Amino acid sequence: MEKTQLELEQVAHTLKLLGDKTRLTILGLVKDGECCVCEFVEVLQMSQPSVSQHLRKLRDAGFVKERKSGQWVFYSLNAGHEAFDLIQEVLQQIPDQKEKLSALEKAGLRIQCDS
Amino acid sequence: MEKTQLELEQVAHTLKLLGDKTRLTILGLVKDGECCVCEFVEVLQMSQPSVSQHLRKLRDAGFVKERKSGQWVFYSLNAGHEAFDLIQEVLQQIPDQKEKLSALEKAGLRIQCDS
DNA sequence: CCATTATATAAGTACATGCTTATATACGCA
DNA sequence: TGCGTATATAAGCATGTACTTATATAATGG
Repeated sequence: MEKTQLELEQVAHTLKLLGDKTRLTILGLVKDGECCVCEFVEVLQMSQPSVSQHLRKLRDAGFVKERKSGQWVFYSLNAGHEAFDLIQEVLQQIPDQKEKLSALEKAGLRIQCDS
Repeated sequence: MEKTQLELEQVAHTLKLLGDKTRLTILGLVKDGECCVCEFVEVLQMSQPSVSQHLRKLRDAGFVKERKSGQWVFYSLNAGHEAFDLIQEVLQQIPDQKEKLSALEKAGLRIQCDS
C-alpha cells in the first residue's frame, strides 16, 4: 500500500475541514468504530441540527460513510478516501475521544440509541 | 524526542491555519530552508499585502520565525513549536514547493533579493 | 536628507462559516 | 393511520476570513 501524493489543494481542503473542534471530535469518535448521531449530540453537547450540519460536511467530503439502521444513522471513517492516511495521521495526534462516550455512560447519562 | 500529545483544540487551531492553499504553500517553501518575503510574492503570484497578512498569521501562531537582514525579512519553520511534528507530517503529504522557485529562476524571472 | 525598495499595517468589502429556530422526512409502533 | 423519535434540511443572522487599496515603517544608497 503506497501512499500516493495528494494535490496541495486537496490537502488544504482536507485540513480546512479537519480544522474545527467539533468535526475533529466527531472523527476522533469514529476512529475505532461507528457512532450513532445521537451519540455525537450527547458527547458534543450541541444542538442536533448543528451536529447534523457538521456530519454533512464530513460526508460530502467523503471522510465518513453512513449506515442507516432503523431510525438511526451510524457514521464511520471511510477508509477508501484518498486522504485517509492524512486523516489518520492527524487523528493520531489528538487525545482519545472514546473516553468521553464511556464517561457519559458511567455518569448514568446513557445514550438512547441501542447501537 | 518523544511526541507529546497535543490538546484537541490546539490541533484544530493548527489545522485551521494549515487549511489554506496560500499558507500551505508558504510552509512548503520554507520546509527545507528560509525564504524571503519577495520570493513568496513571486511564487504565489499574489499582492504583497495579502502575502504579508498570511505570514503574520503563521508568525502569530509561532509556526514560522523571522530573521531580518537589511531590508529583507526571511522566514523559516520554527522547529521549537509544540505542533512542529504535526506540521511536518502534513508538509510531507504535499508536493514539493521548492520546484516552483527554481522554475521561476529558470524562466529568467529572477528573484530580486540576494538571499 | 531624499528617493527607492521591502515589508507591515489599516480600513473597507465580499463572501464563507457556524450557529439558531423552524420545519421536513423517514422510520417504528400502537 | 396517526404519533413519537431520529435525523436532515432550510432560512436567517452574527461573526470570521481573505482579499483589495491606501498608507506607514524601515533600511539602503545617492
